Amino acid sequence: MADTGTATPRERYRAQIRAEIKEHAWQQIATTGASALSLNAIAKQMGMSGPALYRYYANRDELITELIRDAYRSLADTLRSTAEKATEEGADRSDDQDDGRGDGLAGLAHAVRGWALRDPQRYLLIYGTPVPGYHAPDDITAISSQIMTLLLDAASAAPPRRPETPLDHHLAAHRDWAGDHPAPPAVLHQALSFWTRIHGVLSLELAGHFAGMGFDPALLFAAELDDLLTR
Amino acid sequence: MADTGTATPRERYRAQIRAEIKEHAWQQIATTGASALSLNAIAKQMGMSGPALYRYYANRDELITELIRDAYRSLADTLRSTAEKATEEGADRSDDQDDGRGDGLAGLAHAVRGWALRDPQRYLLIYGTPVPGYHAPDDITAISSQIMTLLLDAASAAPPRRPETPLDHHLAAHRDWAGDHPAPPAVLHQALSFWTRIHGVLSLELAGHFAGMGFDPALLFAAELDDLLTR
DNA sequence: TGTACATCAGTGAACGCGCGTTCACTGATGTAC
DNA sequence: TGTACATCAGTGAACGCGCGTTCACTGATGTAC
Repeated sequence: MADTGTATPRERYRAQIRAEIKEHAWQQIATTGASALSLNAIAKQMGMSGPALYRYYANRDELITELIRDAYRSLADTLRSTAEKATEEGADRSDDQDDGRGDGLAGLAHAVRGWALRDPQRYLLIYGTPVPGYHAPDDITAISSQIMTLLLDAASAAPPRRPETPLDHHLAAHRDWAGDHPAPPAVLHQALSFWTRIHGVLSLELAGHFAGMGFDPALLFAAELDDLLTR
Repeated sequence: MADTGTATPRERYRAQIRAEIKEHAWQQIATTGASALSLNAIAKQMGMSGPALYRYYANRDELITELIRDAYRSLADTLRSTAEKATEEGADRSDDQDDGRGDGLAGLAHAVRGWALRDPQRYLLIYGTPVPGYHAPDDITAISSQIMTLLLDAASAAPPRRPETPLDHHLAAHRDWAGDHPAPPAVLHQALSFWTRIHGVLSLELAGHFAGMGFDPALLFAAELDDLLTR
């Protein structure tokens, strides 16, 4: 993705096979879950012998790490472009023909849901039950805090107007997770609430817990979002 | 647990070993996750040979099914006794020295959280990312709808007073999941919202996503609950 | 442009492992007369 | 109360499988002169 211009044919080939491996990995995760991901199975599916994959990934953990990294990056990119589109539109035309998809937290919420439904296992890989015995490297934490920053930015644009809560007090004193973001406690609170509420509906939907219930998860999602925003 | 009175010694022995197997299974799930659960490993830990377990469980799936069933049952029991304690206290003394643990949805929320924190993997087994390729039998759905009924009962005691939402309309038409519970749409809505919001905070906490963030998850949980109840 | 060499992708065999599960068997425990 | 028989718990060997990973090797691709 980055500098394909200065890449030798061999480097381009390598990058392509690495991508192909990841594609098959996602496909496998989608059907058997992340904890059952197998290098040998991927190789077989690609028509290669098992050991060949070790030219591209040192071991299974490295592949999983890259999948998780890609997932976080993809979500961060999606949210970032949604946020940018929102500010552009906000600058161009003040308020007409708003499609409800580009403004602030609401836009981010729909972007998250769309992203998650496009590939449920990708969402569950990063926000679901953690893969046992696996610990993510530091650079992944960095990307996930980029996502937090995007939430804080969006929440800052329309800070909630309500009395201070005990949690606000607490967050004023424990705001390291927000980096150097200048958001006031009420905004920190709302960003956290946004995250947990979106995740609450979405993760139950993705895990299939609404399956036999008959109602439309999209409406429940919308209701949660609306309730959250009209605080 | 049920009729130990009329059980022969052999039956009692069988029941005991079955329980012991499950104990070791939980222990193993707690460390390696549910998808890596292995009958052979359990047998080894119990000082038995692998095939011996087949006297007690027909196969791996049957063991997992019973673990899931037990988890649902345990949660249902916990919530039921919490609800009963609440109505007792409500009958005895009208409103003095309320410890905030026994009244309606708030009591249930704290009961759920306590239950989940006591054994995170047990909560995640039933509400987390589903075990790939596993499908729960019908009787488990029955227990999980008992839990839903308890939520609906508690929500009915203090129905929310607010304008009707689009979701309320939708739920009025799609209320099969509530069985024959006479709750009005607004209560159906609140029970669902209660479930998803509790799960949102709790599942992120249990999965370790608040780990490095510094704030106290209990306060976020309390804030979500308070916000939910003062609608 | 052609040749010599280095780099690298991919193979096949192999190692050790643990898995779920079946099966024939032993030995202990309970049951019937 | 004692004996004959049936039931059942647990064992050890075995099957076939797939896993992650290492290693020596082949053949193709790129590089340097």
